[in-house]
Amino acid sequence: MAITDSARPQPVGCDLCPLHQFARLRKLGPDDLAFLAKFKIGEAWFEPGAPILQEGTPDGRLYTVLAGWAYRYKLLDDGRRQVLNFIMPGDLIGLQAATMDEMHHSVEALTPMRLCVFQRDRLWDFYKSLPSLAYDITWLSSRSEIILDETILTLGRRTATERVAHLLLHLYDRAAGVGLAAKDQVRLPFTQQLFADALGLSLVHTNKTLRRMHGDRLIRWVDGECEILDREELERIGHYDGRDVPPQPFI
Amino acid sequence: MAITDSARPQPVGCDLCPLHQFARLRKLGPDDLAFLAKFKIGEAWFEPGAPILQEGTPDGRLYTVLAGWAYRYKLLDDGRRQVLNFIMPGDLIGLQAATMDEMHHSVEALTPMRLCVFQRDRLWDFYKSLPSLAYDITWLSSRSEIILDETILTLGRRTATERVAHLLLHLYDRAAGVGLAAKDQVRLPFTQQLFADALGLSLVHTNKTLRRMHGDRLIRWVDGECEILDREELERIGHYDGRDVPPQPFI
DNA sequence: CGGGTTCTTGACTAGTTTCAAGCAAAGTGG
DNA sequence: CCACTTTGCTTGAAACTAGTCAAGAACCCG
Repeated sequence: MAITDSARPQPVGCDLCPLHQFARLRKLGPDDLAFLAKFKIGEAWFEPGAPILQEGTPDGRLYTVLAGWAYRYKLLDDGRRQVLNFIMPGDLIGLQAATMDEMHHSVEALTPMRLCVFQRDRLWDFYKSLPSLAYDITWLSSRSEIILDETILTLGRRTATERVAHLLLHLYDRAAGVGLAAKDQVRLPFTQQLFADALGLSLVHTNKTLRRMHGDRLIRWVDGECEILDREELERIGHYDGRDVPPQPFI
Repeated sequence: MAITDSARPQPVGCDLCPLHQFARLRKLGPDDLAFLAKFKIGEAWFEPGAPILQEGTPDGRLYTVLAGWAYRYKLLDDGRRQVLNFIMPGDLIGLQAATMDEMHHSVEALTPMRLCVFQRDRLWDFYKSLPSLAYDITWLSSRSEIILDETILTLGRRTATERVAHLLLHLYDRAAGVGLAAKDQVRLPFTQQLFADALGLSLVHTNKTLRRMHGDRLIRWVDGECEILDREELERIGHYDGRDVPPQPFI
């Protein structure tokens, strides 16, 4: 599943971690970095469409995303798919398998991905030696809970238009937080089908909703490039509260 | 909001914690207990309907539920409500406010509740002194993530009947895990309105679905007492997988 | 006994899904 | 380099699920 070796950047020491450039991410002290460097066992690359983790397997690798987008999802046995959330640089993947016995969801790459690989069975050492980073993991879990809660509210109580408005702003803000959005514009590396599966709507209805919002000059989504035309109105429609996604520490 | 002092059981030492009786909960060692006892600053009681935590406040108390049910929810500004999940004995309340600056959801009691109160600002000490319990907190977060993920799948992709079947089995199994369910029977301490708000459905449609399932001899829900009449069929309808909720450690 | 919940049911409406079909763009293979 | 296929986007129409409105029954509480 990993891509060919050609053209890969070399793995870097944690002191040169590419995540450091993002202001929204918390800074690490030298002690943390030194320990982390020992905890890191390498890097992994995945191509778009590659399964990174799969539901039902005990596969317990633990990653931090250095670059690229992925999505976390679950399937019903008749094939219905629900996207749980989107994964961007700085996010942790696989903590569940590291603590529980097996994965309860799957993860698939949306773009070429570069991941930092940690040694899962040393997670426990990690907690003993570096309580500050253990605390950061708790922090990341809380942040992710906030996002999941918001998604539950969306799927349970927001209408189609509200869902689209909310999710687009959410994605834009998160992408902007890790330098992946230009002014009022994000590249969304997925199809409308996947977007529909994240909104809990059918593809057809999602498309019609997007077209209508396009007609209303709220957004412009062409060729995977999405532009926020009227942010204020979108926030109103989607009951969006920017407070939702605080900046994050990372591991 | 706390109830009167009369008829309250006395606060107990952690070695006598009532949660110990539940086999599904992990056992704690003597070191853990000794530290916890110092971390615990008392107990709190709430009556049904009492707000335990409120969205938007920095109120950062940290509780473990010793007895009683509650629910976690969010509101849209026009009043639409979505229940995020149900809270039962052994669950942690308020971790989010302990790590983030403010709450992003609210919690309200459904039954009389008895809570163990921890000193929030010592959470960090906690991580330093007792990595094994810090690890347990991570474990609890993962478990709760599994439940939230399943809820997202439910709200996004399950039909009304599937939702009811799934949620009832989920509640039954969790309640049974902490000794709150008799054979095929649970007391559900809430109205159909709240149940509807957990399912992401309207009250009327929820009621009609329940009546139909009653007619089909799948369940019997009378006066807040719910009986599982045909578990096998409910599992099939709700695409329910008991694997979803593993036993838990507690703090 | 009145007033307030909660549950229940019927009739109607609206939002969303399903079905179907066309089109454009990108990839495939001879 | 050009059919041919595949994938993703778009649109209209029909079917259906779930929501809204309304009203009555049962129950509890003061």
